[in-house]
Amino acid sequence: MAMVTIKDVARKAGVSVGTASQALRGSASVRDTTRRRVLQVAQRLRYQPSALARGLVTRRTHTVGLLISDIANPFFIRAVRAIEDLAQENGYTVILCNTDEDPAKEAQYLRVLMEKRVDGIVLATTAEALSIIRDIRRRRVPLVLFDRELPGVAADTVKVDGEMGGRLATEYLLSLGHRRIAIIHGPLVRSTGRERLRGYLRALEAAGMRPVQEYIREGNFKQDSGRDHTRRLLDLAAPPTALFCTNNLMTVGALQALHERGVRIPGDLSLVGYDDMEWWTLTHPPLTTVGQPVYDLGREAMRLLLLQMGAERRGRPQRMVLKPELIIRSSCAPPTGSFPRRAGGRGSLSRRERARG
Amino acid sequence: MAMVTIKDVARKAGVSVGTASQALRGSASVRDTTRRRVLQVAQRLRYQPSALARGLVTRRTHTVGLLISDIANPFFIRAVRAIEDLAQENGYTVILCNTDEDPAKEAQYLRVLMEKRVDGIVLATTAEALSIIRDIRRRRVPLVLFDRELPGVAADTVKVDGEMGGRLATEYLLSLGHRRIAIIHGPLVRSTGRERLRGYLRALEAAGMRPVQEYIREGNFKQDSGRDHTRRLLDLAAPPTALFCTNNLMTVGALQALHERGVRIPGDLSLVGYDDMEWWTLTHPPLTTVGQPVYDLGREAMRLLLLQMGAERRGRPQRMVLKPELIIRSSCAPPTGSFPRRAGGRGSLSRRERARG
DNA sequence: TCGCGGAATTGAAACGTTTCAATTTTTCGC
DNA sequence: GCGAAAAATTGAAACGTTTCAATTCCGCGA
Repeated sequence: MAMVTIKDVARKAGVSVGTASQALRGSASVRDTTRRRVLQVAQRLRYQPSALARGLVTRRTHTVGLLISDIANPFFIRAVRAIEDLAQENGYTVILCNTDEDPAKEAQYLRVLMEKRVDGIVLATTAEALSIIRDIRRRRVPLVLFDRELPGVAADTVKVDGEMGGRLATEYLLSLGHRRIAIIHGPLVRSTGRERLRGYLRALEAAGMRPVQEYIREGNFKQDSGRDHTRRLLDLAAPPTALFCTNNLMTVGALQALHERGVRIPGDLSLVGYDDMEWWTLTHPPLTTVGQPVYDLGREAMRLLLLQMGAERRGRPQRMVLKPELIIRSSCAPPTGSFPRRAGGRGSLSRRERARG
Repeated sequence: MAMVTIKDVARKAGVSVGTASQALRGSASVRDTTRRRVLQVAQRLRYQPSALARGLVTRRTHTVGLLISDIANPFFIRAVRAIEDLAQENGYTVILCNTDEDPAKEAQYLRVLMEKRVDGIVLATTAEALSIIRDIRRRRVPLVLFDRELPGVAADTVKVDGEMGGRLATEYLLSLGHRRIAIIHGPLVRSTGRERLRGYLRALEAAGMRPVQEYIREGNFKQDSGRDHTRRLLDLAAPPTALFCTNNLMTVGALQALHERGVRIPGDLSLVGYDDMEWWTLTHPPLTTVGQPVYDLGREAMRLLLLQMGAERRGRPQRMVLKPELIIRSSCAPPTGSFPRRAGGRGSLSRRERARG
């Protein structure tokens, strides 16, 4: 109940508080017999040092803050896992914060983390809580921007090349012969939203095609928007023959809408998703996606943070851009030209079905 | 850089430290004009109170620890999300710890959390770190056992009825006419592993059947074991006509093995999984599973913890058991009696395929 | 036995708050 | 304008560590 303090340990061991402290933390300037005595007493009393008191004087808490938009998004999970792994290996503990893409929550959490005097922060920012972030920089609290860039703020950044991801997917669809390619992209305020769209546009341009306004839809990176936009795309007079969804949740939404309308993949429509998840080999059909090295993303972010936290003086901010890759499974095929009238027939079967037929 | 402290604020506001403190925390016994002055100075100096110093004197950190085996397991995620949500609503912050089912890691983390003086702990225990858990109880640190029971430790517990889950799945398969029903269950050291198996056995018993040893396999709740055991089950001279996998990861593994062997679901073999995930409507075929109220599970755990943290004296430990439900999709059908020789034909098509035919 | 030098130990300041008894200031009724 | 009561403010202790200058201890050579 009443916590046992180092004072109790010192008294019972017949030694001053100073010595007890040294003994407990293994300083060389304490006699061996003394150290043993102290350690033994500490153990007997089940002494648990107070990290609060220690942090107060050492100015280190061995705690880092991690702010992401939503831990329930499978994309972030592996990154969180990587960050936690690396933190643990280095004696750090992680405070987890879901911002839900809400700038107010983000600012609020950042404030709390500052008050708790965390040693560093990994942040997937909404890009709309600038003032407090500037404050963090001013106070020289180690900070790594994760997954998303923040123009105007000089800080270590780890991200995946979104433009390349957009290009990869679009070029692939073009190479299959598609000309009516729709995209559901993310919010333009996020660098991820902007970049993937840019990649799509660049690829079209390189192919000498001009973008069609009604094939370009801004989603919000959540499942519903994937479903809604897909429905609307299908309702078009000239629906697309291929669809590119730029994050995992919107891809799930799109799949739902396609299933619900009985659209055959890739027979009627080719689909490229984003973010690889192992269960996407189990969907019907197995999905072709742009895969991001998520675990590495988290790992690198934490590595950079550890570097910052360890360094006396800070160097110039690093910027690290990882490469996505196209993972080809069976959700894409050349356009048949017969959609939206149902053509049926062999051409509309996925690889798996064909193997069985 | 040099942190601005309450002393600085007090000085600049021309007031004592005591008054500054009261003003900042909105005590009623400080004059309005004074309060405003202090607040204004604090804002101008960007004063950030130290949660460390405060925690030291108030003996409250507004931080809770959350220990689970693996955040990358989709089962836990929604629960984590619920816990974080509720924590945030109540002004608490969450420290996340992955134990990887490793008792040593669990003990280590619990020790760190105690040192950080967290106000409470939510724990999905490996059930093998007893001594430190006893210690936590002795120190009266609020604790809620989550998902798994711990015999011999009196603490609030929130879990799902595993036996009922086991029964539900097995009875359903029996009702379809299956007699050769295999189960891949979890480690018997975990209450979850034990209970689901018990449900399976009870259901068989109630149907007047005796368990067949080679249909009962102990997995480790990870994907690989699901795959390996499924392969071995398929290699049996008399393979089962139905398979019950008792967690999500092992179910994914089983699906992989079944796909790889070209086994048709539910034509050749009926499959019941565990834990509902929305993307299981997108698998081929959509999966019948035992769904657990995961979000509620987390929510209730955190609710109980908040109660404990708020209460002056503790009552007797609560035990809360939530109910699972069987979610019927299209991965089960009556046995055809023709497996392992491939029969093919209409009977082997899933609902979706049939709708298209 | 003395004195010396290094090793070990001590004691107190510092970290940044809150809390509360004691003190000072203000208000109010007369 | 006085005195008492109420309101506001002050100042210091307390929280539990680490750190470091100052002090004490110890063994050893002379």
